[in-house]
Amino acid sequence: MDRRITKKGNDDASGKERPTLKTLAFMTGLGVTTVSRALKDAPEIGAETRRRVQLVAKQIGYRPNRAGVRLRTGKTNVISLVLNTEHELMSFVSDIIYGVTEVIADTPYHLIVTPYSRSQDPLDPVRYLVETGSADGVIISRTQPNDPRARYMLEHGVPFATHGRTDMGLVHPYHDFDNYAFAGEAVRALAAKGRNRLALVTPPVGLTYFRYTVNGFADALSEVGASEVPFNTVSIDHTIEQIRMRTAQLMRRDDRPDGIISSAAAATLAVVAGIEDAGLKLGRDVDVVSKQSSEVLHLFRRELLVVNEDFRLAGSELARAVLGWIAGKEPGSLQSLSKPSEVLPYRG
Amino acid sequence: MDRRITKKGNDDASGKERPTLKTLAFMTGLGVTTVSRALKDAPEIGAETRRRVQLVAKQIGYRPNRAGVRLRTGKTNVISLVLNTEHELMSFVSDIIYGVTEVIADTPYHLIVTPYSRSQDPLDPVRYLVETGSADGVIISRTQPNDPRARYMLEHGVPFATHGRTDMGLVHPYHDFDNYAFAGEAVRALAAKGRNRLALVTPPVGLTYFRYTVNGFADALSEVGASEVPFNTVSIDHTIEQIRMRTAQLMRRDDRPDGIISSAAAATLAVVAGIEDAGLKLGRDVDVVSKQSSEVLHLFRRELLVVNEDFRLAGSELARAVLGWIAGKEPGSLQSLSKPSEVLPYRG
DNA sequence: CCAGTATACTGAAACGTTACAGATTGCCAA
DNA sequence: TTGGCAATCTGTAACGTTTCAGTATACTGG
Repeated sequence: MDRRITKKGNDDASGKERPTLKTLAFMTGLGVTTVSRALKDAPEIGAETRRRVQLVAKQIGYRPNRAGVRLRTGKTNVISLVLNTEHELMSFVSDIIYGVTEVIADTPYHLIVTPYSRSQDPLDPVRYLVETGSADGVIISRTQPNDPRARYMLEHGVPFATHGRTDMGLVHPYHDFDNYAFAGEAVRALAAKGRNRLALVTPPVGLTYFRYTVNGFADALSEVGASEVPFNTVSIDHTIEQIRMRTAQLMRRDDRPDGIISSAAAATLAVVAGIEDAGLKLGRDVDVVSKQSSEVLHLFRRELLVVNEDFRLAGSELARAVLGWIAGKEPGSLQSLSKPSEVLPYRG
Repeated sequence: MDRRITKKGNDDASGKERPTLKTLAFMTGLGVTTVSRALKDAPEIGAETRRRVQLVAKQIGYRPNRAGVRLRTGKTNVISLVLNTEHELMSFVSDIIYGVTEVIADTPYHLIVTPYSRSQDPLDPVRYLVETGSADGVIISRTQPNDPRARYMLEHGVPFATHGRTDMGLVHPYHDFDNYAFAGEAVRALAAKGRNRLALVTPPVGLTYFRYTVNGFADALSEVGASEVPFNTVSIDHTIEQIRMRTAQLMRRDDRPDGIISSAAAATLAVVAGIEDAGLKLGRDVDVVSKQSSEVLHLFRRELLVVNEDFRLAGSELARAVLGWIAGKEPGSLQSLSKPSEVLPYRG
């Protein structure tokens, strides 16, 4: 039994099977090969024939069968976005998907989402994609300095782009937000408000941008002559409750910070709750600078200072990078770094 | 250009080529047909042969080539999630994707995300999917009472599930949140706090759950003897700024509401900002009940009353529904409605 | 011992596409 | 005239899978 979804109620006049090259060949009186080549502007096809074929193809709405192409050429016309189901930020998932689809929209590419969970080796989904040849290009996030996934794909010649940089001496496309600059700007903004005992809610330990953030923080601290109040018990990967509780603990200590920098909006909500749990007031007892990817934090507490990170842009850049690599561009030329916005106070 | 690693027949088992049925046939000394049938437990294959083939297949990690299957059978092993790039909630996108992938994880299905934008007819992406046979099943959101997409897929015999119900007298799988109950509970909770002039921030006009919400609101109003303060100038589709501004306008009027019900967390942030812009205080001058899909609102303002809607569950249910339909179950048996949680106050 | 039949397996064809190796034509130089 | 060559076009095979229509063997009942 053939399970294909063809129209059952074929009342729509003119028997409308999906047109194939054969259909086109029959209609134009040409051979299948000629039609195939005409559609892709091959030089050995006469100019008039080419135009004629393309016209007819457009008229009847010919669309190449993906399975046929894929079987024959190995080209899948698929980009896969690999996501961690526990730890990715909601805003990240949503925005990056839209960023990618925006770029992909007028190409033949489809976006497939390949998830993996905490329990799994992050290399698993990548290995699956490569082994089964399921995608022409891959986008990964939560990039590590020494990232086995990047190494693996490089070894197997699969085009990919990483959200975040690596540090393995290997060159590949990436898009990254300049978290070194972010942390630095944040420190300077707090220093400008007279804050000089600063704590940092870090990105997940182990990811590359953890390092950039920490380094930017440290360098700017000594630049402005402020000191760090260590806060290593949490990162933005922790739950809201954990961050809240530990922030409260921190803020009840005598040597509490008077400035906090947070690497993600969700964590910031918890941080502020923790500050208030400890009976302190934002803007008076402590200032907080936070990254955010959508304009929510100023609605939350207008005393917050924010820096915007555009995940939609990240998605677009990553998509462009993978497509570029697939198209044969130099991987080294497909790297981009986006600068943080100013540190923004509330503007009524 | 042939992108494959080699093009020689792979009957020499030494190579690192991806194993195919031919490889398996060579290794077992059987015919390709027999191997194919053995792998799918066809009855006309001897028990021992079957076991042997399956063992070898497992050993060498055979995985059917998706393009081959798809070309031959038309089965894509793809579920497509159709999303609006402007109006979907961030939490919705993220959670529903994870819900779907959770269910799909141990099936051969892949999830592809098919976007469409404001400017496009929502039917476009669906038509594309159906015409090109790109998916075995489709999930759509932002469902309307009379939904052309549902009608179209029904006509074309394509399995799908909708997030939200329709009202066309046609039966199809869906998952919905009981917004009638939500609005009712919200009204009763506000009434219990002595609020009796209530406003509603509605879902987008035109979507089915707009009606359920409005009806639940209206019925409960007359049940508790409260009155409605019309607030038709915004819906949760409006921007944060618009909602904030119009809420402020509303709250500056003499006949302002003393209770507001909001259909989405993001809108609620704006509503609260608007309330405060008007110089009023949450919990004293006005109470707000809001739906949310993650625990953020109580961090935002502890005076808020919340009702939780689980989008991850929605994703799972929708995926289960489509897969069920594909597997031949009755569409009518694949409908589910999830009841709202209690109206929850802040619990320290 | 034979036809009949159940059991276990098999080759060939087809899905739609592209690459390869021709095939046909017309034209020009020798 | 002949051979060569450029310009166009074409048939066949192959990608990996499933289905159709078998084949070969062994076993059954009469």
